[in-house]
Amino acid sequence: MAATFAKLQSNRWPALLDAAAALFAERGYHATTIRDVAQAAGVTPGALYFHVPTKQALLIAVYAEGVDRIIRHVDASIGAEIDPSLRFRRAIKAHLEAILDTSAFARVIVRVLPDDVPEAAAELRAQRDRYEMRFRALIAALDLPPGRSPTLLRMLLMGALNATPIWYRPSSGRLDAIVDEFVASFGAGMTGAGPEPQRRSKR
Amino acid sequence: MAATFAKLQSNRWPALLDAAAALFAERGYHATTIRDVAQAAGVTPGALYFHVPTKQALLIAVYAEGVDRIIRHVDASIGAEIDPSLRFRRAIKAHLEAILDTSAFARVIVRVLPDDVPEAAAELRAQRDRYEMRFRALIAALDLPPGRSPTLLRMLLMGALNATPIWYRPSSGRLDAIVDEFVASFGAGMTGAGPEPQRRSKR
DNA sequence: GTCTATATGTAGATAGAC
DNA sequence: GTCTATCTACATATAGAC
Repeated sequence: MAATFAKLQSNRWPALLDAAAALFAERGYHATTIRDVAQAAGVTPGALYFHVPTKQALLIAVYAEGVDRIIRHVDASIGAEIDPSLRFRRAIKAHLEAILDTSAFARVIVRVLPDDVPEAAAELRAQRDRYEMRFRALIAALDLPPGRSPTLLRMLLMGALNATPIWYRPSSGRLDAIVDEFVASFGAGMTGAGPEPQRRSKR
Repeated sequence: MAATFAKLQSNRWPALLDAAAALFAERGYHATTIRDVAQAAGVTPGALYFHVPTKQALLIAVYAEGVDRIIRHVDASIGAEIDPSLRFRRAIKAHLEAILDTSAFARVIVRVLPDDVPEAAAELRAQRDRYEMRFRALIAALDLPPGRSPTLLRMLLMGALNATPIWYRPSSGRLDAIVDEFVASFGAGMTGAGPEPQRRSKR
């Protein structure tokens, strides 16, 4: 109410979150120390503890932000598309973009497994599920060949997707070639090969 | 030369290796301490350092043993089969058996990623490659549909396979159902569904 | 809101007795 | 070949000044 409330005090929380995401994604949880995070964010370890009570809470915060971001990116990429096969393809591409190209937040979700931090495992699993349920819906809308299990297909798909940061290099070729391979494996003979066929009639 | 060389002194090395494999597979590398390993093996931390100079060397030893074991299991499961599709299917099943059912050694290979231990990464990667090259050969022998990349297919397959310990529970149903799903995704419409058709004629 | 300084625990690794 | 005892470093987290 009194004098100025322009220019709130510099809030380091976003910088801390960014630094933690980058380090957790790069080295994993246990190999990253609180000191590393504080230094990368340009604060001291003591200052960090003003914003977050424990290292685990910091991981959970990064996880939650990562899930928020990848959900936003995937939803935006699907857009208003209504063809289930194309929705599926776009979601795969958006997922790969998020964990390969963009911010480190999404990579933390696939790099740090809930089992790596038993005390936070339940919370981390809940965050993951919040996202993966989107793929449950996308797959349910597909016209799968007889004998295929939607649940198993989703498990295999997520496993293959989330392993890409291990082997992918920007020099591995166009991302669309990789998306093609995913669609060939998991799309069930639908859109064939090639990216986004220029749409002609709706069926 | 002198007196007795019957009954060498009790050698704790195998016990140490077993304990390390179980703990690395269960908790990962960083969350496992030297003290944990020593205690599980029934020795003191000091004794452990008689057998292995560093924690990293212990991991490398477990890794090498794990690769030896999974290679032996997969090769034995393929046996003398000559049909490429069936060789592929048997290798997938053997791989899953090794990381889901059997000893912890194989699970360490898929749980502890080379990047988790930068100082040992090169060595760990070499061990992994020693095994994965088998799948390169198996896939090369398959009759893939046009447009599929053998290399990308292998990357996706290994990712999906190695993620199974995250979600698989013995209650998830018969292993063959999971193998079927893998073959449906990566086998390229070859053996269809169902386990090991009782062989009739060779084509 | 951020600092310096530090408490407290536990990690990896070593020394030397037996 | 295995033990006990311990060194040294560094981890997470806290206390209290500014």
